[in-house]
Amino acid sequence: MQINQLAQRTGVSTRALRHYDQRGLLASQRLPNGYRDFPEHSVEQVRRVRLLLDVGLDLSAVALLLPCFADDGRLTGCDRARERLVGQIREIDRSIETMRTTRAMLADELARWDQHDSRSGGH
Amino acid sequence: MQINQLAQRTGVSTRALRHYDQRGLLASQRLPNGYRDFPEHSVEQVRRVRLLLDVGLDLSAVALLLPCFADDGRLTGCDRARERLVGQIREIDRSIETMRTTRAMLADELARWDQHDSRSGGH
DNA sequence: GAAACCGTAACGGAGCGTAACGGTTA
DNA sequence: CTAACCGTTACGCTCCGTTACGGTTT
Repeated sequence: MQINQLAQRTGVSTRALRHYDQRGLLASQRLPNGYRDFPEHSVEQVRRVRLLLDVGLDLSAVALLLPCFADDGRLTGCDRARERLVGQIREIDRSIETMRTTRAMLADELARWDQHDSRSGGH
Repeated sequence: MQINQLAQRTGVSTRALRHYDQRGLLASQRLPNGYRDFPEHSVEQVRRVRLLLDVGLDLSAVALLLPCFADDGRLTGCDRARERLVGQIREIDRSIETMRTTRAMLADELARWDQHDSRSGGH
């Protein structure tokens, strides 16, 4: 399929897709006219790329991990890749905690603001 | 105090402090030799800047909000600023939800990976 | 020929990290 | 003289958004 369709089916911009493709994350081929031609499983692939990016990895890390999800047999270095993912999960948990704390502090800040506001008569 | 001390007391890099200062968020003065001279309350100020940045605002937004925390009287536009902060809190809540979901999906991905691994004998 | 798609090249941007180069002060 | 600070450019980095320019397909 062409890039536009892949974009629609994944919800990812064509710009991003070209970016991923350029970094070698999408294994696309070219039609005689130079247009990119993506195989069906690119949809799944893109989903995975987004997922990995969303958990905080960067493209180079994603590139290292992707092959490990291949349907055909294992590849070297995937156990370390797994460790990496597990580590990322912990990272996320920490992030969530941090966000909670931050959120709480902001709420406090707002409360104090309101107090000051009422003491000084508000506006 | 000088920039290095402020950095130590806030845990923020001097580079970042200079950045904030340049954007007009820190109200520093200059010593005759050109060195930046920060007042005591800069410590608190920096804390607040970091807090606001951490909740997802960018520096320009922080710049608009900071004056509203001033100890001396109210300023114009602060009610809208407040709305903004409240909105940010909701944003954070959504972010946390998203992270949770993402985390869950990643965990699933890992589980499937493991299944595949054991079915194919692992390595 | 217009509309809709595709391609590459390249600048922009947010928030600093990281030199690189030089004056100041203890 | 040196070590420790401080200052000002200014480029690097990440992940694309956004032109800008041009060919292709319908």
